[in-house]
Amino acid sequence: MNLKELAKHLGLSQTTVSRALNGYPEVGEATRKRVAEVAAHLGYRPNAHARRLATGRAHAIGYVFPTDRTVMIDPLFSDFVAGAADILALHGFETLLHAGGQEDEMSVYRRFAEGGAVDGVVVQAPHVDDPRVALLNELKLPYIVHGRLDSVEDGYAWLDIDNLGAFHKATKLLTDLGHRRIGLLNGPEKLIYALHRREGYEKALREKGLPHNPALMFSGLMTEENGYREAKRILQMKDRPTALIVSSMLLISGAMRAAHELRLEIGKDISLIGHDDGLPFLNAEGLVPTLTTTSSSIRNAGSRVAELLLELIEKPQGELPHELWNVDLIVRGSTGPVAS
Amino acid sequence: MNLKELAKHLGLSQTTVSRALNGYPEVGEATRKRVAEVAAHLGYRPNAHARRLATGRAHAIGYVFPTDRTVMIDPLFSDFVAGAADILALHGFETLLHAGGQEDEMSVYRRFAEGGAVDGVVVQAPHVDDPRVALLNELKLPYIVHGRLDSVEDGYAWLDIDNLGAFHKATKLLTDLGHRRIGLLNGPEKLIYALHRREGYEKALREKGLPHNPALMFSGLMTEENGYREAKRILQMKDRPTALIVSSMLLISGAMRAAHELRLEIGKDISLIGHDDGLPFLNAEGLVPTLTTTSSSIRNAGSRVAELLLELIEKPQGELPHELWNVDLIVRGSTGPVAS
DNA sequence: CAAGTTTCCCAAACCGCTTTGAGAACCAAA
DNA sequence: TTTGGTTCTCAAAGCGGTTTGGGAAACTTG
Repeated sequence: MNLKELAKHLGLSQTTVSRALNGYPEVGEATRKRVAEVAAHLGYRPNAHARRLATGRAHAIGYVFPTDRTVMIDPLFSDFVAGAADILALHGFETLLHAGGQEDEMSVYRRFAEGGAVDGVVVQAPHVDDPRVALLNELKLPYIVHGRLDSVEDGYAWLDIDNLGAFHKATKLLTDLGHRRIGLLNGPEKLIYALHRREGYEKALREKGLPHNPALMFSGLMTEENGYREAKRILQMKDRPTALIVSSMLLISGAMRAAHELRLEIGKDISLIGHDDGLPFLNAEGLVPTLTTTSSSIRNAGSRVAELLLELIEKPQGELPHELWNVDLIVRGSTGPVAS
Repeated sequence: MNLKELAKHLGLSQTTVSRALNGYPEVGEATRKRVAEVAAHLGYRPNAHARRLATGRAHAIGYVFPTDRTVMIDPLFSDFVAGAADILALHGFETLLHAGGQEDEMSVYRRFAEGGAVDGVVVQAPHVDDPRVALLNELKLPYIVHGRLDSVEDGYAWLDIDNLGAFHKATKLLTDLGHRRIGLLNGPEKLIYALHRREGYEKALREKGLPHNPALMFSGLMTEENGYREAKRILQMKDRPTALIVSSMLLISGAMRAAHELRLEIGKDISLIGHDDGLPFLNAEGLVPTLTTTSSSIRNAGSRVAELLLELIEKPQGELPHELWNVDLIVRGSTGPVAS
C-alpha cells in the first residue's frame, strides 16, 4: 500500500493525501479525517526511505563506536544508549548504531554525513587528541559530545558531568576525615573524564599538602577483576592507604572483594568511595555496608544528550549548548574516620 | 557531490558511472578504474536513502526493545548487540535500535516491515506467549529468534544455547558430588530461557529422586542486589542448601557476597555454579575461588545470529536455520563435595 | 452582482540512485 | 561486404514520497 494507491482509493490526489497526513493547513478538516481513517484502515505506512529522500532529513541519529571497542565493553554504554533511544523514539527518530566492521571509524562519519544517513551524531567518551570533533566540524554534521575535549570548551556542543568536582569533593571528604594516604582506581586515562577525575583527586591532595604517589593509583579498563587485583595490590602495600576512591561500581565491586579477602572492614579499616553511574543492576545502596558515592545517572545523561542534539538539528543556527552537571556526593556507610 | 555531477565531471552517463561503481560487468576495466579514481578524489558518497529507495533494500537490520525494558536493563544486551553490530558493519549493514517511546512495540515492527526501514529483525529474549513471532510471520519480515519459543521449534529461524542441558549438567555435577539440597537463582521465568534452565535443574533433581522445593528458588531480575538478598535468604534457612546454581554472573556476584558475609567458604561450605555469558567486565576466572560455570559467549551468539539473519535475507527461500549451541560446564574452584 | 479571499485540491517536478531496453562502435568470421 | 557477436555507453523509466505553483469552487465583501 503506497501513497499513490491510497490516493486512488480515496479519489484524491497524492498531494492532498500527503498533506492531510502530515498536517498541512491547506486541507480541510473533514477531508483530513477521512484520509486518516482510510489510511489507518488500509494499514498505510509511508516508505521511510522515500520520505527521507524527499525531505532530505534522515530522522535518525547515529552512534559510532570506536573500533578498539573499549567503550562498548563498558556496560555504561548500554544504559547511556537506552536513555537516548527512548527520547529519540519519542520524537520519531531512529537510533543508528555502528560498531566495528572493516570500515575506518572516520570514514563512517564521512559516509553518515555525506550520504545523509543520519541528521546528527553523539560523540562518546572523548579522549586526548580526539580527532572526531575536527572531522565533524569539517563535515558540518550536527553533533554533541558526551563529555568534554581536552582543554577546549567552546566551539562545540557538550554535556558533561563535573568529574573534577566530584572527585575533588570525594577526596576532600576523606582528607577531612583524616585520611592521608588515599588510593585511586581510575578508568583509562586517555579518556578525558578519567583525566578530570584524577585532577580532582590530585587537587584535593595538593590542598592538604599530601604527596602524590603513583603507586597508589591505577588506570585501566573498569572491570571487576581489575578492581580486585589493583585494590589487593594497593592494600597489601607496607604503608597501605586507608581509603580508596574508585571510578566505577564494577571496579568497586572488585575492590570490596579484595578488602573482604584481606579482612579489612569497609568503613572502618578502609574507607571506600565509588562513582555510581546509576546502573540498574548494581546498586550502591544494596551493598553492605552501603556505599558512599559520587553519583550521576548515565541514563539521564543519555536522554538529555539526545534532546540537546535534536534541538541542535532543529535549529542549526542556535547557541551551542553546554551543560555541566553537578555530581552529588552521597555519604553512606563505606566511609569513616581514619582508624587511629 | 551526487551521481549526476560525478557523471558530468567524467563525461559519462549516470548509468555507466553507477555500474562502474557497483561492479557490473558491462563496463570496461579502464573506464571503471577511471571512474573509481575520480569518485574517490571528489569524495563522492552515494546517498543512502536514494539507493535504498531504488533497490528496495534497506541494508539495515533492526532491534526492537520491549517497552518494559527488562531486557535492556541487562548488560547482556550490550554485548549481544556489540557482537551483532560488528558482523553487520562487515557486511555493509546498519544496525537500527528502537527502544521505548510512545509507540507500541508491535506497531514498530509494522512500521519497520511496511515502511521498508529494515530488511530483517532480531527477536531477543522470547517469553511465554510471545506475540512477536506471529506478527512477523504475518508481516513477512525476515527475522531470527535468539532463544526459542515456548514449545515450538519449527516454522521460524532460531539460535539458542542449550539452557536445559547446561543447567541439567550443572545440577547433575552437584548431585554427583553428593549435594541434596540445591538452590536456584534464576532470571525472570516468563522468559523462555529461564524456564529452560529451571527445567534442566528440576530434571536433574528428579533423576536423583530429590524433592522440588520452591523455597530454594528465586526468579527475578538478574541484579547484583537480588543475588545478594536471595542467596542470603536461602542460605539462612534452617536446612540451608549446600549448593547454589545461579543464572548470571551478576547474580552470582551478589551471592558470593552473601556467602562471605555468612562466613561460608565457597567450594567447601557452599558450592556455587553460575552461568557465564562471557561478559568482558566480570570474569569467572578472576574470582576467588575461581568459579565453576556453564559458559557460552553471548557476544558470539550475537554475531552468529546476525550472520544467519543476513543469509536469511539473502535467500528467503532457503531452509530456516536452527542452531542449538552446546554449553560447556567448566569445573573450577567453587564446587566441591558436600561437607560431611 | 462583480471582485476579492479562502478553502480545497491537483498535475507535475523533484530528491538521487538503480535498472531496463536499446543503440553505437568495434571486431572477427563468412 | 555482410552478418553476428562483443563491448561499451546512454536516455529514460522507475522507486515512493514531498513540495511547488497554480486553478477551481465556495464564500465574503463592496
